[in-house]
Amino acid sequence: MIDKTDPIPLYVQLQNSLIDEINQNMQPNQKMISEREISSKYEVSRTTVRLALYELENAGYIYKRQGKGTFVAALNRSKQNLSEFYSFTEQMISIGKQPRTEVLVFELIVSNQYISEKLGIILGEKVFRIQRLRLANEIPMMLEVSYLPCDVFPELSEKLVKSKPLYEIFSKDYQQQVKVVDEEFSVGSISQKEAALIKLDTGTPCLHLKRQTYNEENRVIEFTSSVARGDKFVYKLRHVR
Amino acid sequence: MIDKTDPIPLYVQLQNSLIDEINQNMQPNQKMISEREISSKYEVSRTTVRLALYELENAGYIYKRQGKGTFVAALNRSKQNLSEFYSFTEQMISIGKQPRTEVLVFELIVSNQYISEKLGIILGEKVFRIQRLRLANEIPMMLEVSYLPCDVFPELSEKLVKSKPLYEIFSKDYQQQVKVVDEEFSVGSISQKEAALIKLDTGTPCLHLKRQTYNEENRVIEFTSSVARGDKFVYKLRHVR
DNA sequence: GAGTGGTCTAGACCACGGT
DNA sequence: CCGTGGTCTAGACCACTCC
Repeated sequence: MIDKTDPIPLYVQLQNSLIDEINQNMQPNQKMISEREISSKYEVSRTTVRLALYELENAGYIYKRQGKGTFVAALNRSKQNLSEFYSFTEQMISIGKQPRTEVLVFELIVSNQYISEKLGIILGEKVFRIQRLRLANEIPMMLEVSYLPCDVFPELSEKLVKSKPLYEIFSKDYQQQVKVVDEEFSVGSISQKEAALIKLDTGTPCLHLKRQTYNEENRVIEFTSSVARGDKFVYKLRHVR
Repeated sequence: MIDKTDPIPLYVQLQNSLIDEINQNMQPNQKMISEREISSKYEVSRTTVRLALYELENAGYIYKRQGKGTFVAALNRSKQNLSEFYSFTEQMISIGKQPRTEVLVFELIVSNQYISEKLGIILGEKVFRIQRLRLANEIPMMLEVSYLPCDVFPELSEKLVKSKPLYEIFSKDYQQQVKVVDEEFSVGSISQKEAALIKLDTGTPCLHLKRQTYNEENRVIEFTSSVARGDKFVYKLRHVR
């Protein structure tokens, strides 16, 4: 059940056990066994139990009531797998559409006033500019232009960008953990240049989205401006406190 | 500095001390004193120090690096006060506009198929229906219709709804803590009925927003559908992991 | 090797909810 | 009153970073 020689921390093993238990044998709002019972059942200290529960509570699996006990939360499990941050790829899959991304432009440019402000860098510093077209079932849905500070992503290549989602590159290739995302939604019309790429008429109402992504040191590691077609695109997101 | 006879938990007192220290004397990315030093300086156990730091880390004040130390995060302090969830009132104030809310309709109705699905209740259960017009500097910006399950909010009155923001009523009058919010953005055009209320022409592009708010037991306690004028409205939000 | 954060223990007392 | 979660202690060993 719990292996004390395993290099995986006990509280993580315990979390996994408890999540399995909840998913397989428990109902929403059902009372769980007490911290002291978990402690003796798994032969770990109550401190370790509490550490495990603390994170399960944050993740929305359980809630606690002082003097009463710990209870299974009732989150819709099918939605629970959706990440808290937005992912075009994940969302399209979740509504049964086949997502595809075309990298239209990958270039190294010198930042202008606007970009340097958005990225919090000095005017003139080099940035990667990546323009991508995102399609669902081969229908163009969204046009994105992303700017990434060059010094945070040395050796970034077009090949890498084409190989996997940006968020995966952040975490796996550059150890950049996303801590904060600021987003801005507005309604706008589409420019002529954009209209051609996304195959719509100029002036069609569309959804504008701007996003700044911060790492743990709170540097902006990405600024993206997107235009999505207003007639077919719904942006869904979930906040968890 | 820390008062062990104070009923406020030590780790909370410690958090407050550390936040003051950070705000007054420290710079972003500056290294803080080690956990063991905090422990001896404030005469509390290292476990207590770690509990205090754990929450400061979640709140975005600090970040840690194993083997290196704990560092002050660099979040833009002016933005840090913005709540993670959206508030029309707060956002309007933050951009220097005077917000006002008019409650147009307050009624108790029987839920239809759509509303009962959105609220996760049985068809026909009673719900409050609240229609509000939101203005900034007396210009109509957004029209909101909210549905609240009657049994979660007994004795809810029009007077109370007019007196303060809904989120405040949830937490202060009904002890409903918001745990999860699902939102959906899309572009749409405005209906004739809505157009009259928000003083726009029928068919003007606008931003549609639907929101479900969940409490700690993961019951839906609010479903709101909003229409915001597309030409003047920007929806900003921040996610914190 | 010294210092840091990460994990873990065994045990204590308190505050709250229900019997 | 008892059982629950909430707070707190003193101390141990590990893993990582840097000199």
